[in-house]
Amino acid sequence: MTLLELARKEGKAKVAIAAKVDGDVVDLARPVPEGASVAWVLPTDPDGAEILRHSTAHVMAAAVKELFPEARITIGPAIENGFYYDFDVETPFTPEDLEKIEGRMREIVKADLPFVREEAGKAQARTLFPGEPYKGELLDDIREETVSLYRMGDFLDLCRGPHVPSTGRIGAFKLMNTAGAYWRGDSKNRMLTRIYGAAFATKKELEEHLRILEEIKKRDHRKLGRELDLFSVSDDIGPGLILWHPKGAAVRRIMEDFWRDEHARAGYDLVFSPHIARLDLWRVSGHTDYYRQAMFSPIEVEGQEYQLKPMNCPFHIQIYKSRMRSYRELPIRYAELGTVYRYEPSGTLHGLLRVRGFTQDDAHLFLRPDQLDEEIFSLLDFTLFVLRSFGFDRYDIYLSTRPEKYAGTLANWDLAESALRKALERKGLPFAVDPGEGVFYGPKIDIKIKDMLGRSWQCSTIQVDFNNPERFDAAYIAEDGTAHRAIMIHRALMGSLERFFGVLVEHYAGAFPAWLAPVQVDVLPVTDRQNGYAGEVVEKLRGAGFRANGDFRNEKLGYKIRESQMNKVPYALVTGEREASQGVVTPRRRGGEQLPSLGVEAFLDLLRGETVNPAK
RNA sequence: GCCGGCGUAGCUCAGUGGUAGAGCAGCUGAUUCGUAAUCAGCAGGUCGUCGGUUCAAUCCCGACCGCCGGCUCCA
Repeated sequence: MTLLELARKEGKAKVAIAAKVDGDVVDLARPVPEGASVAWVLPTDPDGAEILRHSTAHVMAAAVKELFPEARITIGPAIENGFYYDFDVETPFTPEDLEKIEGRMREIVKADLPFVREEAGKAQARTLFPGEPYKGELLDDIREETVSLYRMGDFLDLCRGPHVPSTGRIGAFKLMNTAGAYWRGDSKNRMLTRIYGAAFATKKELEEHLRILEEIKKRDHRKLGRELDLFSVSDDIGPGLILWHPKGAAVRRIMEDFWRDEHARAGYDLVFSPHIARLDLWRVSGHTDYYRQAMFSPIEVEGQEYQLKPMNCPFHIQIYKSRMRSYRELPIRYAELGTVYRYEPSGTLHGLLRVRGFTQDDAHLFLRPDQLDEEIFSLLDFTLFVLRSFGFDRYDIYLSTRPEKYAGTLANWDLAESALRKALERKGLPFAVDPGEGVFYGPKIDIKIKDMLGRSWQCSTIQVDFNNPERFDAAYIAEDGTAHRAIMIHRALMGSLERFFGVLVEHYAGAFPAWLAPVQVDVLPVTDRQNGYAGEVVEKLRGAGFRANGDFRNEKLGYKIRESQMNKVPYALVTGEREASQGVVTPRRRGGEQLPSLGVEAFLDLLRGETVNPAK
């Protein structure tokens, strides 16, 4: 008996698209093994969605092969919200091609063609894909002697499966866009043409997904950055170089002030360092060996080469080394909002999230070995406090291990990795290991924040460095009177102010909480007869330390309200005839909520209550 | 950097082988008005840059610059 027959018997044949047999997800055409436990996989299950999406990818590949027989097929996996399939074609697909492909796909779905699983020996399988070199390459990498194939109409693909029983079972889908993608994700390989598609069990889910994509566009920090006049990137200045407009700068200043205050409180010493240094400094640090491709070209000055800094660490080390250090002084914590410049490939630049000049909220800690575990532990605490302050309480934590190109000894790398791991475990934070993602000088803990597109952005980073102290000979005099090498930790909590701000804009959709909002209150006189009173209110608010503006233009109240709302100002204070005569204001919250009239002092109390750091 | 798409007024976008429009924003004037747009008028663009084809290019072709979507790479 096959699973499909069993499904029919149980009345599940109409809903099940696959089955889980003893934990393995398989096609319904498979036989029911003796005594096995069987669970039905529905399109709405996570496993089911993946099968649906992958099967849709096959349908697309079949449609492409029919319409473009010269296209070479490669791979087509299910991804979040859909699928993609990569093709090798001479000329990439146009949007019109996508329409044609999608049309053909719908016909295939309507025809309800069965997916038939076949097995073949590897040698035999090779003969089944004439003119498909990529399938041959995939076969080379398969260890098993027998491979599975799926036939759907005339289309045969090498595939592990499972698939839906027939194309009629595929849900709602839509081809989204094309993109270039390297074969096997390696930039040394040929560039293929990828088609992305969205696929869901129901039309409703697909429509919801498309709606979310629209919402994401609305929250895009590049769009909001222009609309709210926060920042810009100018062609005349250069790509990846940010101009902070007054309103963006106001938010940045608040972020910086908060950062400085909290660092001073947490035992950091604030320092400043220059933007360039002799190229030799970067030779000693190892940057010229390991980081050159990310550095701007050196600048020649009086026959000497100088380098625009890609990192702040060597400067802080020089401060540390400016005199002898005793073990009693440690830990020493130098913090700086240090602006660095990195030559990022042009194709990777992205608004504020990937730029060429950015300010790190950097710090370097110099420690004795016995202080390492405790320092990392308390640093994790401090990091989470800062993130929470800005409204981020969900993040992905990664332990990034040794990359291919690295400096230092294996023993030190292992020591550092285990120190980071121990701190995470002691703190009880769930984390994933990101193999090979460490920086060249040491392993790191990365805390990534997700933006509205679901992309994960590395913001906070805590990196152990055994390399630089060695290269620069950063030492301290220990209790025994001899010099010992210090351990260094690099860390940035917001990461870069640019990126963090960009994520922040999307996180709040530009509607910053009152403590961060560039303008906290708009004071709106109803007619110019109340301009004098409104002006007094503005002065009182400013006098109390709040960021308030008066809108004295000759416009109707509705006009001013609308503008204030569109600027996402937390409060609009209506100051008309009634308010002026009673010495009160009538607040309206950004969302439209109207508050009862109250005196200015009472409103100030309300504001004060809403502008304290929520994480404290 | 690689693949593809795109580049018209400050913004969002029409448009054509015969040197360009709309809405919003801006400016001027009128309106003195209670919770998301008052009305009228005016002004604004070497159609990204450079080169080529053509009697003629914003439109066709090429190069470059930039942006967008991905890939690779990263805070």
